Parts: sequence; C-alpha cells; structure tokens
Amino acid sequence: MKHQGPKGTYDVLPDDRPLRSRIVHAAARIFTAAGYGRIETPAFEETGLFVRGVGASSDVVRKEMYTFEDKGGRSMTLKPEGTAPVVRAYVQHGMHKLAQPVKLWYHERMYRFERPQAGRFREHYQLGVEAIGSDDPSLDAEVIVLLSDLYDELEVSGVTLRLGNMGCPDCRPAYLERLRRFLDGASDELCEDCRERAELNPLRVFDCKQEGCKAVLAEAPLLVENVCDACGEHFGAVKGYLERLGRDYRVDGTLVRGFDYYTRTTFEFECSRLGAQSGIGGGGRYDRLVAEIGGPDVPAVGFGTGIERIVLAMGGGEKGSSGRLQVFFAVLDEGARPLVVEALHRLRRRGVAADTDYAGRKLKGQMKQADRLGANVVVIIGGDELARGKATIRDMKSGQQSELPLEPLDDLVSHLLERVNGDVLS
RNA sequence: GUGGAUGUAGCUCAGCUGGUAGAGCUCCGGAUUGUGGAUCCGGCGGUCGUGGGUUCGAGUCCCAUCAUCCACCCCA
Repeated sequence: MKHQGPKGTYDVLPDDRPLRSRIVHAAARIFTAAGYGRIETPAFEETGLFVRGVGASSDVVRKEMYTFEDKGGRSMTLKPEGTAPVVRAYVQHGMHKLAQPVKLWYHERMYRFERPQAGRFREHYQLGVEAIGSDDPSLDAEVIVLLSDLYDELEVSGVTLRLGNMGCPDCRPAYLERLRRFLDGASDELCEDCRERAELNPLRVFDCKQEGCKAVLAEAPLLVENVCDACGEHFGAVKGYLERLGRDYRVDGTLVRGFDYYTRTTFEFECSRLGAQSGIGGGGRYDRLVAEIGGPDVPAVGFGTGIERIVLAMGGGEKGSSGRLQVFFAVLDEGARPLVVEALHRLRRRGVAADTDYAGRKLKGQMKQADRLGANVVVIIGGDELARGKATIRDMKSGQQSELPLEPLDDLVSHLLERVNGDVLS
C-alpha cells in the first residue's frame, strides 16, 4: 500500500457515524440541561501552556507531546488534554467577570505520542466538561453524576466509580514527606521502577503491579486518610451528595491521576468491558490551575471521557447504516437524465434524500442499488415511459406501481414530496 | 522506550513435511428483451508487507526491515 493513515490514527467511515453521533448528541443534551455551554479551542497551543498547566513532571509532558516549531520559531503543541486550553480560554476572555461558576463542555481531538493498543490512539476524541469558579462540593458531585448519567444514557454496562482525594497545597507536602520516608524504609523490597518513582513522583508507586511492591504498599500511609480537616470535610460532602443521588463509588487511596494539577476530589470511571486500558473517563478538582497559568485564583472541577473507549464499551462492532434514502430514480434512457437531474435537485432542496444511478447499471442493478440504499420509492423512467411522457412510481415496501405524467415537473415533485412525507409520519 | 503475536483479493480467512495461489462475503453481469431483498451460474480482483539469503524451485525455510494487533509504561 502506498500510503496509510499515521500510526495510532483511524478514519471515521460513514457507517461509524450513527453510533458516534448518538454519543455526542447524548452528551450535548445532558451537559446542556445542566447549564454547560459548548466551547471549542484550537488544535494546538503554545507548548508552555501544557508544561505549566499539566506539569513538567507528568509523563504526558515529558514524553508524549506532539511538539513542533512553527515558521515563526514558536514552540507549539497539539493538545494532549482538554482542561488547560479551556482554562486558558477562560482567562483570556475574562470569564471570571461572568457569573460564577462558568460551565463549559467540549468535544475535541487530543494528541499523544504513545504506542497504540486496544482503546489507545495517538489521535483520540474526548468529551469533557469544566466548571470553573466554585469550590462547592455539590459541583464536584454534579460533574461526576453528569458523566455517570452519560454512561447510563448510552447503556454502557460494567462501569464502576473510584474516588480519591488529592488534598491541597496545605496538606499534601506533609503527606508526601511521610510517604517518602516510608518508601525509603522499604526500598529494599521495591522494584527498580518504584525506587525511581519514589524520588520523582512518589504517588505513582501505587500504580505498580509487582507483587512485592503491592505487599509493601498495603502498609503505606494513604493520602485520603492524611489530608487536612478542610479537605476531609470537602470530600465528605462530595460523598454525601453522591449517596443522595444514588451513585455507588469506592474510595480508593491508591487512585493517582496523570496530571499534576489535581487537588482534592479525583475520580475515575472504569469499565470491565475494555481491556488493559480500563479507564473510560475521569477527572477531578483543580483549584490551583487557573492561577497557575496566570489567571485569577479560582477553583474548578471537570472531567474528560474518551469516545473510542465508550464505543468499545458499547460493543463497537455494531455499525449502522449511514443514511436512508427516500427516492431513487432509475434511469434507463439517457434522454431522461436532464429531467432527473432537475427533479433530484428540487427534492433535495426540500430536504428529501434522493439519488439516482451514475454507474450505467441495468434496471435490475438499479433496483438492487435502490434497495441497498433503503429507498422507499423508486421512480422508473425508461424508453417506454419517456415516449408516453410518464414515470413509473414503485413503492418498495408493497411492490405496487403506478404511473404519473413526467410534465409538469412541479406536479411530479409535489407528488413525491407528499408520498415521502406520509412515510415519515407513519 | 520494552516485550509478545501477526502480516495472502476491498473484507474475513485457507494454503499439509518448499513445486509457481484458493474459498466465503462484497461489487458487476447472467438465469428473468425493463423491475430489489431468496437461489443458482459466471466475471472483475493478488509484485502472497518490503528487501536480501538458502534452493533447480520460496506464500511456505533463514535474516533484516516496515506495518498492524496485544501487553508493559501511562492514560481517554
């Protein structure tokens, strides 16, 4: 093959559309009902936005960004995640002067330079929301329930929710110090990776799957249990709201998310139907991020969820037909084509899906094509019809046929419009 | 960046211990001088991922390379 799509990318073909549209429409409806307005941000941003926002120590920034220099010598990066760009837009457009919180949702492509595998791509789509300008715990719950509602609406089964608490700049450093001391004490029993993690980003050791490390970590102090009173109370309130809304969750002290900006509530939805990449969506509170990138010191909370993973969890394989045709013109005599071209145009302008044969098929082939396209009505114009100034109208469901005059075209078009409108209503 | 598996027709795949490529589906046509979804028949379609090597001969064996998939890592 001469060319193929870049590694880790894929094409969305017409038959993939119905399922994807259903997902995005469900999200739009659910987010809109909760007062979220849609925002779109550029495909790329200044590299510095992600370095400062996502964090220089995160894997995403260290080795997964699509970074390039533009013709003006500026370093740009294809966005690897959705929160930093939205926050940048919030600051740039002075949204802190609007009524708070400002609620935004997005549907965007993200880019990360990773080795592809099941449910992981170099270009992927995410749906997400960001609620900026409030630290009310009910907003944390709102955001979590919004995502949970989306999965419910789409009937994604096998989804579970894990909750964590990252604390705040007042209490986390003390905990990290304590964890580091604990890890130092047990460093003989840790794997090489974990000893390295203990230095760089100690929380990451909780991700380790090595049995030896897991045994050690079972005894480790957990951040959820060592936050300050304010963070503890906030977390308690979030849990209370979730319970009131009837959402099951599991508090998981080992839940660690990949971005550095999280504070207090973090959460992750996992789906048993996914494979190794079991996370289907997640997010959390990021009370320091807006200030970090140069905006006012306002708290915020949000999530992102991957379209590909939702598709996978929904069974992915089921493809729908990309569209249903209403009227098909079977042309047997090229003399009829000018008339057909005009009739098609008029029907289409009225919103009727109409098509004809362009491949020189015989009548049988054209009927087959009409059937494939799901046409309700076929208008047959052959030599006979043309000579008599008539068109044969065939109802594809009943097989019944009748004739109509070809001229005036207005009458033929009105008749067809009436017919398909009837079909739509029935 | 690391490990494993796999690369044959547009799609899904067969091809035994090396002898020069097949099926099903799709598409087009015929059986039905101008009528769809069923059946039967026929046709189109492949430098067997690529490049070397071994051999009289390689889809089949060896090496390299590329790609895809799965897993690690990390995340959606």
